[in-house]
Amino acid sequence: MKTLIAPVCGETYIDDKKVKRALKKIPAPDVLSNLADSFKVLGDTTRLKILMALAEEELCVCDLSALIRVSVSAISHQLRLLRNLRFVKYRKEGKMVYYSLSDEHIKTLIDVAVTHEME
Amino acid sequence: MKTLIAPVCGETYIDDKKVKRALKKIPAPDVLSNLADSFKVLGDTTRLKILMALAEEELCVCDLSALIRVSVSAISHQLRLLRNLRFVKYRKEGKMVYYSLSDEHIKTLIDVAVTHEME
DNA sequence: TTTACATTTGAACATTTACTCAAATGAGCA
DNA sequence: TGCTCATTTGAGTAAATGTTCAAATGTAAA
Repeated sequence: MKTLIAPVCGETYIDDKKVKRALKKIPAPDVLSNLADSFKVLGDTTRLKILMALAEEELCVCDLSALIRVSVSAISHQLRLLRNLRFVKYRKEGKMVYYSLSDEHIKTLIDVAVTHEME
Repeated sequence: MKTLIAPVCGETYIDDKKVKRALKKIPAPDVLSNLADSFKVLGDTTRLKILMALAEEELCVCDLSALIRVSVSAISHQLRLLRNLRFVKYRKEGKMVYYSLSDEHIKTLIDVAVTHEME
């Protein structure tokens, strides 16, 4: 069965089943948008370094700054992003703020991507 | 054992073991860069839609354009990116070019992220 | 209180990015 | 050959992004 939807490849009709099958795989806009934001956060080497360092153990902002060799300010800006998306959690101890991964899924995500890279 | 590396949190010394543990988790610059590029590619809703549609079945450029409701040119630009990073492969048939996922890892990556989103 | 220091924040800036538009390929067909 | 159509490509543009700098918090100690 064919339904008019949009001009596709010279035909004016799209195969209804084909479209529905493909469309069914695409989630609602807000879900999709959150998903993209999660990947976006992982798509920067500074943030990847932060997450990978935190995968080992909790670290404070200036530890991360020294480790990754990026200014404290830059690290802090990135940590805010990571906090907002719940990739990291933090713990205050006097003047210091210790960050750690909030979720094991993050390690898994990175591991899968590393595997994809290696193959 | 402590070694001078950089001024950290008022101290002029970093705990050698702590630094080494964390640094060991961070891969070489080129590996890290490729990893970030892979995530970057997933960090855009248009590309996510393309990949999710292709997860169902192979589609041509204008199928994708009609499905996702983005211009053929925009889709083609994104497909080039996805091709370069080997996220999709293609097959020519006359004037048409049919795209499909090149790798099962991509589905896995998206699935893990969806799970992370849902929780 | 004052001082010192770890962290956060906002503005400015340069770079990157995703789209549009127009033109160029490239394959099938008259 | 010439024409049509699917796709690709390059230039241009507006928006998003990552960093730096300077100033603001907030906490501990003198």
